[in-house]
Amino acid sequence: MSFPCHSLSISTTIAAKTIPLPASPEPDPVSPQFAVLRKIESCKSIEEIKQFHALVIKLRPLQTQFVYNAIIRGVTSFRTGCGSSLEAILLYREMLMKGLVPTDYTIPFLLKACAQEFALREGEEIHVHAIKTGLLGSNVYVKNTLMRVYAVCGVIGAAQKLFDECPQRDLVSWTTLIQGYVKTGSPREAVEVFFRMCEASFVADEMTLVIVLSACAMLGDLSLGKRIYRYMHENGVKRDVFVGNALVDMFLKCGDADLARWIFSEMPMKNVVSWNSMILGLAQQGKFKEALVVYEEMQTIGIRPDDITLVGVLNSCANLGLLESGKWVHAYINKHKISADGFIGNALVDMYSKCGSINQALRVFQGMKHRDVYSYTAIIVGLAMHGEAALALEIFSDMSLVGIRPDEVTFLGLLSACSHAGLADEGQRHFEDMSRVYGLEPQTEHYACMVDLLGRAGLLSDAEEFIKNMPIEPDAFVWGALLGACKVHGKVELGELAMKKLVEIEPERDGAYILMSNMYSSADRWRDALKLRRFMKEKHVKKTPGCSSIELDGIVHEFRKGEKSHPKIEEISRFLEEFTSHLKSYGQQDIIAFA
DNA sequence: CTAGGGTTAG
Repeated sequence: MSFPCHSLSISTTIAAKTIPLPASPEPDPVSPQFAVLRKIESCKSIEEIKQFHALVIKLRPLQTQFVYNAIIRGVTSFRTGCGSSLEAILLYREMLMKGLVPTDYTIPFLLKACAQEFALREGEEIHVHAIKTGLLGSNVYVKNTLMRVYAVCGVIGAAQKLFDECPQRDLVSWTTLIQGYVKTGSPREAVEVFFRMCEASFVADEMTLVIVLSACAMLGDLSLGKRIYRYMHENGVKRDVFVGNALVDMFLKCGDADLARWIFSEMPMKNVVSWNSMILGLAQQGKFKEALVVYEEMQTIGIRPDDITLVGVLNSCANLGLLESGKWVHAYINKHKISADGFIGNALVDMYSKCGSINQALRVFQGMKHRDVYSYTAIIVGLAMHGEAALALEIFSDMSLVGIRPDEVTFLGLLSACSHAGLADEGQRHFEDMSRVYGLEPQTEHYACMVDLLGRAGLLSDAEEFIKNMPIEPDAFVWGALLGACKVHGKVELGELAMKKLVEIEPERDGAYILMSNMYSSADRWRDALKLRRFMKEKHVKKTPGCSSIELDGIVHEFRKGEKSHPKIEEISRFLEEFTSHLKSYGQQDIIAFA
């Protein structure tokens, strides 16, 4: 969005000198001005407002502060989208040109529009006017709306300063500051401000609590969340639908799905956000099946899902591999003329690629009009999963052509694409570019991916050296990648080192032991393999059975390691054996590429 | 006639 007019031209209007506010007479209830005021207030569209504006320009007696306030209010309340700050400011400028002075009502209207559109520069200019007219010091509405502009624009220091200098703070001032910290990604500070508010003997209302609860959700701090929940009971805060939704969201994000579900079920009023909070929250907790059950319930009751609901449903389908259900959602989207773009488009791309339909994923991606970093990342990760490294790399280079900056996750996809395709040099180059060109700090996942890449290419000593030179502490993923590479290339000694490190980090997991004992077996070191298995038994290392699932004609088939409950398990096992021996005949390298 | 509220992906 761009503003053709950025400046209020302060110097040419009123800012050059401090303006004493003239006492303006209240409009006479029988004057034409009064009648026009009522009419402007009853306008139902921006077009009607504009007609009155035209009238005001023509008729001098209508050019008063009150009339301009009403017009500005109308413009800012009808134009919820873009452009309201510009339009409001143009009206404000016109008002100043006519020699009129803003009132304590004018400034909040203007600032609200600025806050809605994150128009920081315009807000700053109005800030100057608020000082010059003396309104900032005398009116708490002016101060609170100004604080809000700074808060939503991320200038939390300015908001805090205004707050500190404010002699007559009210609950809205506190709430605005708390929200400022939440919006700038500092939930910890937000909660601290809330407790200071309590010390200052203010009692939170529903609006404050919704924000505080969202801070708890961001922190994922369950005991804090429960503490706030108790505070609500102690202070008799009403539980309206907003508070209920915030509670559901908070408890889910803090990992207490049961409490969230209970609150959800007890809510006397629910709206689509309530359902979305449940569905998305459950999905976020990895409870995808539960999320879909809630969605089914929502459908049964007849609540119409919105695009956010569908994102949650698609995400659940993606993670359960439910291609048929995912396709159903896609059909629903088409049927209801929901655009397969933005959030929805990205979720569709992810669903199709996670469900194995990379061609469909590509089709959705190519059909999107607005692609962002999430869209590109989703398709690159998908292509990487499907071994389509060349296309992943091509789409990555498209990204910079259209000016979208990759982020950490994009690189994860890119590096894994290189890794799976055995493109060691190309992967290393991208890894270096990550910090050098894009200023992104590689995380342990990226290092793990590089170890995997080097390991698959057989460059095990390079991988070992790479780990030694890591600027951050290698974690289980890094050692796991090394161990996996050792397994593939039969490097028993290095594998033992990786296993030792893995066991140090997560002694309760069995994966490292299993991999290592398989390695011993492959190297005909049966005694070592046995020793390891015995050790596991002694230490009571819990075994997590591997599980995979696939959907076929709408039925989910689950396979757990060591379990033979599937009706066609023998047929499937026989096929897999044949398939594996077939693969082996292609030679070692091909098997590695497949692994 | 003016200010503060929840859910959004890889």
